[in-house]
Amino acid sequence: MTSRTSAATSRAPGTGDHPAERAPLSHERVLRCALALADAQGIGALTMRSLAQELGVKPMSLYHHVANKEAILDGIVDLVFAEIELPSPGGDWRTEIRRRAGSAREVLHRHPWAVALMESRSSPGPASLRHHDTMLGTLRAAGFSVEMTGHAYALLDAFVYGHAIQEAGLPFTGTDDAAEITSAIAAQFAGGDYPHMVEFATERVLKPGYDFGDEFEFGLGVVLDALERLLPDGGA
Amino acid sequence: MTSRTSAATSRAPGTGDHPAERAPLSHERVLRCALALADAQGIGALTMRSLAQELGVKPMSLYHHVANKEAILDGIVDLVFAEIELPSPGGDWRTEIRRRAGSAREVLHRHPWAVALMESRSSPGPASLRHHDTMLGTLRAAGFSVEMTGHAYALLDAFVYGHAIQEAGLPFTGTDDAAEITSAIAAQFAGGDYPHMVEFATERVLKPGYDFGDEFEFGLGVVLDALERLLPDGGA
DNA sequence: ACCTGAACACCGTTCAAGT
DNA sequence: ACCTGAACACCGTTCAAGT
Repeated sequence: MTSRTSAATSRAPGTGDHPAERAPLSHERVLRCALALADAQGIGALTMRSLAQELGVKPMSLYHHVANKEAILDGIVDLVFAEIELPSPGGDWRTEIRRRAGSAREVLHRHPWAVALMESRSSPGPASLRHHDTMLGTLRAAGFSVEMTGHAYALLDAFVYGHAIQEAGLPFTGTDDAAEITSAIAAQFAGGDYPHMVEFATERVLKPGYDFGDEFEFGLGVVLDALERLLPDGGA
Repeated sequence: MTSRTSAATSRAPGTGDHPAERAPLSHERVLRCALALADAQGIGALTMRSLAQELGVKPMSLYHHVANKEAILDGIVDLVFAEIELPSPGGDWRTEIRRRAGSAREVLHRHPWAVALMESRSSPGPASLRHHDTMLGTLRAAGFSVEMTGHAYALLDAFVYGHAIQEAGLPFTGTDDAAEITSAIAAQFAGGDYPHMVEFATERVLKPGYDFGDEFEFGLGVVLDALERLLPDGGA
């Protein structure tokens, strides 16, 4: 798509700082850089000024390629949607829906700021629309009625988004520092007002092998089983 | 609790603008006003300066009652948690968990900015801790093992939060303007790239009686049925 | 066509001063 | 103890100017 990128880089004089790249701006380059910045520094660090600096340009130049910051936020949310694997309406619906759910979880884990942002976006981009249409198509092809497709999709994505928001809110990532943080919390509340939290911390979270991520597989299984029962031949 | 409020109001000289109240500041008064401002104008309109003005005070005065803006955000999230009805560990677990889930949904609907904020908060307040402890206690009292309690709570709240984030993202509230917006969208995409979205819009959303809120009862029923099967006597 | 300097109306927060 | 004026280092965005 952006075939001029590498050629244009050569005329950057190497201005010292880390914006080594100096390709000409474009809508896509602005959005790609905004996405990378949000991932690296957090969504709060994504400002028109920091983005411009990262691109080796002055803030006002951005406005020639995007309408405003809102458009940038809409754009990177759509880039996130584009990373989620689409289900294939031809395949086994359970396999396809499971694969897509797992992919959505991975993507939202890579971009933890995205799930909170989705709530406030009201103009979905092309990747979001394609995604929703393919999901609806896959469920319809699986044999769900229009009404049941609505139930199924709402339940599935409530679970996927809800799990993502819980994971994003955890004070730790991975199993290592989980133990450290959890035992600190448990010690703080020991013998106090929150006996069930202490029990859960010591007898579950601190036991070897605990991983909140496992709740995803568990919950997804529950949801898929329930969906299967909604099919016309669900009992069989 | 705040017995001085009405007495202190009388010595306000009525400074003309709508900050008619002029009670002395307090931690609670600052947080209550912040919550009201976020509800009325959106979380983006909640600034130290707008909050101060609403309280009839200068921005810097706020720092005598809260550490900084982060502490305000932590505080109002905890106020939101405090509004959610607690389950009673003594009652029928299904009734109690259902009532609490419905209350959570109502509360998050009243404060649609809250669900996105929860993700980024890492220091839970007393109401949040009380809430989590009571939920864990209710599930344990119902007969769930420690491990199953973790599964059950994770699934339940993934669904509750996920549904809330979907509702908050809808471009309409209520059934009235839903029809208008949906038919505009459907017309825009008619005969285009998104046939399943058009089908769902015309044959489901535009039919009389459609209400996305109904998906909550549907999904909650699915989740509660699944939890019942996790109990030791779940098959019976 | 694309970029930019200067400016505007905002932010959160600190610090030294007032009562 | 509680409040505040002035200031600092930031925001997003507009506008008129440069090439």
